[in-house]
Amino acid sequence: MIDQRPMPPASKLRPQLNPDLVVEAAARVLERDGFDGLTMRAVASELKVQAPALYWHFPNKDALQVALYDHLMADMVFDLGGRDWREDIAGMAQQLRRHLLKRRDVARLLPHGFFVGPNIMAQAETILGILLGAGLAPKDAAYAMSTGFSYVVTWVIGEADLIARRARGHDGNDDLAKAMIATGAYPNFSLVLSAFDAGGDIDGQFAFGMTCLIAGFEQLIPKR
Amino acid sequence: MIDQRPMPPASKLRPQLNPDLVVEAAARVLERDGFDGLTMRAVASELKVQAPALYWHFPNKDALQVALYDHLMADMVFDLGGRDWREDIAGMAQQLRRHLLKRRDVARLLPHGFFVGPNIMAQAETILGILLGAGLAPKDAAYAMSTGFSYVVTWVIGEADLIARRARGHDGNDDLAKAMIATGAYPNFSLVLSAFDAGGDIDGQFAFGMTCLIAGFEQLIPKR
DNA sequence: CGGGGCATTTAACGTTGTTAAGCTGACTTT
DNA sequence: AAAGTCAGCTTAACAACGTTAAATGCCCCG
Repeated sequence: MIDQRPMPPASKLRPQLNPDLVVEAAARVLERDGFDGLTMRAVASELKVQAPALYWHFPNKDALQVALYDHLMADMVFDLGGRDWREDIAGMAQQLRRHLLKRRDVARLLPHGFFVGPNIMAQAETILGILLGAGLAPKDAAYAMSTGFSYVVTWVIGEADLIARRARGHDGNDDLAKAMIATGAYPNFSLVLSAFDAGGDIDGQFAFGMTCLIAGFEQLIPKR
Repeated sequence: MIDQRPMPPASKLRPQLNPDLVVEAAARVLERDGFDGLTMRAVASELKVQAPALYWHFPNKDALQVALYDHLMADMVFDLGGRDWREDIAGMAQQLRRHLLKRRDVARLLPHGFFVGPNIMAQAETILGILLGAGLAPKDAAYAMSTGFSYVVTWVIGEADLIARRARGHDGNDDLAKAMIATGAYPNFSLVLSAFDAGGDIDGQFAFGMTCLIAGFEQLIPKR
């Protein structure tokens, strides 16, 4: 939508590249090869094109990643009940988590803070609407949103890493942890760890954190 | 302490390298050149040594980064009041934030989830002790700790990025954001943004999120 | 039919993490 | 004391990365 390049003069037959095609190819590469496989050369090869061709459409790889993230948020539409704002926020967080987990390594596209894209802005707009509607002051709503957003993203990175780690068996990190615990110097840690031998409830853990946050948000609503 | 390499047989005069020296050199490089400047060659050069020499002491760069992160946590001792567990947790979060911000780019050393090192374990042990003492069940304490930890780390990455962005003036991201808001399609967003023109309180925002989390933790304590 | 310029290719540069192989000098052994 | 071992480093090199410069093809307009 926002493309200030001089409009290609209605070229007709040549199967040209354009930013959207590049982004879609990048999405396929990310899904197939993961974040570490997302190289300019791989994306170019997906389009049967040489790598430097991409630099005609994007100034650098960072810009492509930003566009890619925004693209991957395109089909993420929040499905809200609208009865209670707490349920809505919790539901959105859950949907965002699911969405980020469904597609491979999406969360790793977000290295630094917040950036701007049409789909991201639309999501932010929805979330802010709910929080403002709940009675939060504008500033608090902004804090709440970025806090919640960070929580979900960080969570998903960790969860995806956990899944990947389990998929390929041992890690070496586990062994080191066990060795250190065996020294007996960390009683609290080993107590906590043994509580997980019954099996951890990862959905519950995520929901837990989100519930914590929402409880905190609620306290900010001025008493009427 | 945990070094299972065959003990160098009390070598006397040659000024040898060892993992600790490497880690300390890496710390200096990180402080001077930032995360992006932290290359194996830079660390080696800091030690007046060639890059492959490092591979005698660390299997790869990831391992060095893990050790470096743990090293940078060495002088981080929590200073607690001990009167109220909520204050203690909030204080620790604040101290961790300050510590991560003081040294350059430390938070960016943490790409994926959690890993293990002696200093990190000691910190975890302290935190878990407080949470368990507050009455949380072991599992909840673990959830609470990892949630809080993720919050602080993510926060610091964002805050450091913000500081760096301000330091070098405009970003381009800001302009795009303003352009999108000018379309009028995002009323909530622009309302929220204008609330910040009076100046944002970044310390307050951090404390806000932490207060939210702690309020959530509190609800998990079984009523006695 | 010929020039302009968009879009892409070819070629290359500088860096990065990492590996392989060779050198050196201190220690152990005979 | 001579020979040998081996830890610990150097030199050389590889493959892959992001990115840039220059050359090339191709379509459109005059």
